[in-house]
Amino acid sequence: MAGRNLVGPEADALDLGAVFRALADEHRRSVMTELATDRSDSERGCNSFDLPISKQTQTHHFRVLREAGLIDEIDYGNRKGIRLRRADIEKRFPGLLALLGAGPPADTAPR
Amino acid sequence: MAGRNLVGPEADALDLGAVFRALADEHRRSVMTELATDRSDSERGCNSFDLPISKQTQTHHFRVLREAGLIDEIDYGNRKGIRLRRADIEKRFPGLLALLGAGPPADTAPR
DNA sequence: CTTCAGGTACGATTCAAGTCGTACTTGAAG
DNA sequence: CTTCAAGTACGACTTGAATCGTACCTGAAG
Repeated sequence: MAGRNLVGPEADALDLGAVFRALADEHRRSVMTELATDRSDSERGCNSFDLPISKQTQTHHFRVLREAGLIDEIDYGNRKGIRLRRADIEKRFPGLLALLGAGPPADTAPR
Repeated sequence: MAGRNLVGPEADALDLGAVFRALADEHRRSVMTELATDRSDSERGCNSFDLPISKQTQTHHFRVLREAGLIDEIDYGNRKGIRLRRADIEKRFPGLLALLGAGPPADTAPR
């Protein structure tokens, strides 16, 4: 009932390489962009992201994000909560989350 | 002698995914960290980075950085110049270059 | 001209990562 | 209890990326 928090690295131990590798994937980046844009930082269900991939693959992606130190995963047994580690990320890599809002390249670019 | 500038994407067309993929590699990130730390932004020879990999692989990495829009490559035929696209990067992804200076995790224990 | 070092092109190899199928676990609701 | 949905574990497959060997190109210096 309580929910056990699956462990990730400490705030000071966040590795820039692992973070960039985590954000290099399109699906993981879309999750992080959603989390970074929502300033309430409330806990979310991990099926609230509408990812076009199987649940096994979603499990994989959320684990990568957790092991990179970007999110917390709260295990309730038959469901799971996701929460952005905003404070830790901002402390170690200030401005990183703001980059996720930079969005896609300017469409129909006037060349 | 003039040196032909190999083309990369326009400043507004920089893609965050391509940038993160480029920075996910340790060797490419070390090059970018060196470039970002040197505020003179002078043109550098591409063998001035002391990378522990073959020259064919170096060619590959510099191309990835150029195609991601992070550097310019100036082709002199039998040598090549590298220059950081600081202004374009700062315009599209402000604060990104500063993150490269965040360095490794705090203590001396990588992972 | 020839030589030589820096760089590229192409292919082959190796390895990591994304993906999913099958089977199992967990907790809640009947 | 049984059923069911959510999630995980494990393995297999596939794709892409990093690496290097061989061969070729380029420009400068003899």
